[in-house]
Amino acid sequence: MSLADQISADLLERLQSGELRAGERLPTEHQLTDEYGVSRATVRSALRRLESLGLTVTRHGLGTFANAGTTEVRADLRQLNSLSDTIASFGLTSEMSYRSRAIRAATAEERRRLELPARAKVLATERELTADGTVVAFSYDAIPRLVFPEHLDIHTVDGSLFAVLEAHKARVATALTEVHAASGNEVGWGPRPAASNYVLLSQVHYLENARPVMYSNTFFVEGRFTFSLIRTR
Amino acid sequence: MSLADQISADLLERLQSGELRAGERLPTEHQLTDEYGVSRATVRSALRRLESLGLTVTRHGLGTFANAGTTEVRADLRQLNSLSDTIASFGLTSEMSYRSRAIRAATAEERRRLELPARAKVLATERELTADGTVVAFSYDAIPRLVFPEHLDIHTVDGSLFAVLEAHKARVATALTEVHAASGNEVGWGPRPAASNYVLLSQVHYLENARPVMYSNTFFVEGRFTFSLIRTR
DNA sequence: TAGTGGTCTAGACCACCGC
DNA sequence: CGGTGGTCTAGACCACTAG
Repeated sequence: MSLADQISADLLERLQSGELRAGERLPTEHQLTDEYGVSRATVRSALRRLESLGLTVTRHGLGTFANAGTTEVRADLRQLNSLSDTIASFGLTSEMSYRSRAIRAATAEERRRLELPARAKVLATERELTADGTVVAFSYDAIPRLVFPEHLDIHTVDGSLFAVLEAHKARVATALTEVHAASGNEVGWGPRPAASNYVLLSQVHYLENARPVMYSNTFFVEGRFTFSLIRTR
Repeated sequence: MSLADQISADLLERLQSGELRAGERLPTEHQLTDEYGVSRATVRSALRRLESLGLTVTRHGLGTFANAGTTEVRADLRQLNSLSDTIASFGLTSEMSYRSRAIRAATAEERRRLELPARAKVLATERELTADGTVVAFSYDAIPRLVFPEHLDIHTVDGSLFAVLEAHKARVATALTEVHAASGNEVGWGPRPAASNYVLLSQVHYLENARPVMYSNTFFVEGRFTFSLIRTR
């Protein structure tokens, strides 16, 4: 963990604990430089991270100010992380459980998104993410069968799919993501959350060489996550 | 325009002109340092910008590589546009109709988001966007009263609010956007679309000096729009 | 091992803001 | 005016990757 990461994590905690309240000015960059004993470049790197999360606003000549709503789980939409990392980065204890793992023929949609030929096969998984005992997301994922060696024990597929892919020398670099809204009981399985609205991220993940490697539909329970991003003209 | 901006713009041109093709490695940071006669920090700042646009991928120990297929994105969520422009970019001929315009006391939420004092007033509007005779979006917007001159005929407020703001020398530069999912009949008014799922973009718009100038909650009818973006690790 | 990017320092000067 | 963030420099050392 870099110095800048440690400092932004510490500031995040100070924001979430209420030590720094919404609208209040944070210490100046010079003060933070002294306080943490690092260079100003490092302080600025930490502050940039907070701002990209929408937790602070920095104004030239004035200072950096705490934004409201810093107690929710916020995820920078531009930043691509595994599901586990997204949740872990906010200090939540989460569990991921697989409902199914199967090797089957790719659907037409999967072939289109993953640029696969007819009759191609995929490893398809259904997963559920829980935090504090309640469901926070359902995810349906498909990975081309040929990413894996001939003999694959699908029961070794567990935990983060990003990690599984990396174990097979396939590192996810980018994703093309579509944002949708969904609701109803067709989403997920088992005991559903009372509020049945979902933010659906439909994503095609690519390797560094721009080859598609995973197609995911992840349904995030509305209210448990706040996806944010900064848009510019 | 900062040095880093000039360099990233120049590299962008080299990427788009085909001088640097998809998959190819860009010059090393050290080479770019010499080439442009700037420090490595400045070069890295320029490269970070390209990467955040999804145009390049930088790999530790290897180099920076041009990405492929980055021109196909339909509607980049990172790009902030007025509601009218957003809809126009989808090739829809749209109509915007105001359901209401009012000057009223700001709600607690509006005061918080817009950093307004108690008893501050806002210009509040409710708008409906239709295309081909069906509703495609509902929008609730609030602008601080003091953005406008003393005597404002609210009936002159029409069309794009971005344009209205610019007519009063307030140019929207950025927005902090939260992505949510919503559904049900509390959203909107009049004849609702049959499918009642919405992608809610909850946005605080800022001027170039980082002052908040408009708080919007826009409900996009699911299925009529596809918001997409490129995410990178 | 050589070369790459990742991080960090300790300054410097500029641009913006409120008083 | 004094204080703030915005930008930039010229180094340094570390971590990663390929051969």
